[in-house]
Amino acid sequence: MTQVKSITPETCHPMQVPCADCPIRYRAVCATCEAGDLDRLDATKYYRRYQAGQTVALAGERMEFVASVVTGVAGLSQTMEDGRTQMVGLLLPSDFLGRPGRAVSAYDVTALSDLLLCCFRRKPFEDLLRSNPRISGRLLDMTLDDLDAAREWLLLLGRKSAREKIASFLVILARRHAALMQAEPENGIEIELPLTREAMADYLGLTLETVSRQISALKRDGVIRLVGKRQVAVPDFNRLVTESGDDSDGGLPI
Amino acid sequence: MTQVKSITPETCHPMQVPCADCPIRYRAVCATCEAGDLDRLDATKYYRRYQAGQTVALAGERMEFVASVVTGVAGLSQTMEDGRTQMVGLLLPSDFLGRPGRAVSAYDVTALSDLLLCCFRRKPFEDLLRSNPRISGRLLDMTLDDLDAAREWLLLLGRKSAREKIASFLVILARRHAALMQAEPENGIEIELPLTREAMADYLGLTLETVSRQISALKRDGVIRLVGKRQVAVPDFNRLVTESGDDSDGGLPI
DNA sequence: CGCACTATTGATATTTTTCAAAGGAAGTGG
DNA sequence: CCACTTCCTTTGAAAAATATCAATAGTGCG
Repeated sequence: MTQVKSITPETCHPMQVPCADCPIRYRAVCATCEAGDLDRLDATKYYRRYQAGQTVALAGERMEFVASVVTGVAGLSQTMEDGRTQMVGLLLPSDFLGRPGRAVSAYDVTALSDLLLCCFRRKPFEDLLRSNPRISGRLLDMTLDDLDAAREWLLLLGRKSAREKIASFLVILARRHAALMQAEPENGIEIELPLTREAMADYLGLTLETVSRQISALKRDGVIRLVGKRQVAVPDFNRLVTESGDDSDGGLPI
Repeated sequence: MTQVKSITPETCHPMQVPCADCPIRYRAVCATCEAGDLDRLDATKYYRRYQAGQTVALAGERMEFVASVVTGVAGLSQTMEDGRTQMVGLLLPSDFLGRPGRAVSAYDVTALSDLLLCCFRRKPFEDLLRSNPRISGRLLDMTLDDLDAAREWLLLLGRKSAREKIASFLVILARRHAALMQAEPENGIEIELPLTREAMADYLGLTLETVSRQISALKRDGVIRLVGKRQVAVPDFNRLVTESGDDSDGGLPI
């Protein structure tokens, strides 16, 4: 804890990047915008940066903005009275944070890694949503995708074994990373784990010990190799998919 | 039901009910419509009826319509290659079925009880969505609600005990029923279970034996009484909420 | 009445959690 | 530079929860 940690996210505004040069331009809520729309967004957007571990919002508190994740990873989580927690959303670059029309956050939002958000104050964004069908349509589509992803997660939490859960998680990370790179997940791919074992456990509905044990088991069986604690090499991606228990074809064509 | 069983859903068009008299008028995707919108919907809608157990759609198959559930209960479920299944959505009256912009169903859709759908062919409905911000806005709001509900379910599947799962399920059914009646869940309420133990197990990520045992345990402990196999009386609703592990205040004000 | 389906209950097996200890890696201050 | 602290991770042993296998009991219907 030197000086950096005492800087609040509010005071930390990185330089504006023009939307046209944005790394998430073709995946985020602004993906279907045309030049005029982008000008309007450019005028109202601002950046916020969080360090790994920082709280972005607390359940029950007002959140004055909605945002796109530009870089880094954020987690949405719910906590029960006795302290059990479940992560209910993992926001990767291009994902949308916040609910238009409801300023009070339903979840705790945490920066799982260093995080850069492209923010919009609620009011202007909601006005824009009302007036611009390209943006509202895109947001509907993204929300429907989020719902499908949540439903896939229901299957994981309800029916998969601990080993399958770990494998599924790695597959998802690899697929998301590939999608952002506009590529296919390859053999020999290296997957970064932007989460501690504990955060993985919260996401997978397991304990951190079980996560650790199952990662060790996948390593023993040659499904993965560890490159440090936070990076995983996958020699045979199809093998990993098989271990995840999912259809090898990955479901619907998108 | 004598002759009815041989009639396929397609051939079975109940008489049209004017939207203005519809029991789900103020909760469904059409909730925010004005008179002119309703005329347009009235002109294109048609009803379909399914019997308990019938398949509405299969994962991977085209679905030519989207729909609102008018009466009855439908389930969305996913099945793994080895047969494990997880229900990922429970559609109660006023819920929306189908994804605009994607004709291929991602899930198996089953009528869990006798079911009445108010259907719209895809093309006209998608045109309407594009041209009518009241409908598209309402659909976005409903989808965000679905996403919140799915996330609450993630907590249930990931972190709750079998007993808490059963209690939570009963609470949800009671709340949904009360919402449709525009009332609060009361003490002494009777909750209809429109599902077999097996369907409940599929929804809760349990086996049917565990469901049966936990229902018996809740009965033994006086939390519920069984009225027949498919109806449950709740003498003390707060007690049930406590057993569900949720905050007693039920989260956000809506 | 008896069949088919659904639900309950019991005994055992399996999986995952819990409790406990210890091993690394990174940063801090002497 | 090194000892020290802290955080994260791994591993082991025992306990708990739930699944599985198996038998029995209601329920509704032809």
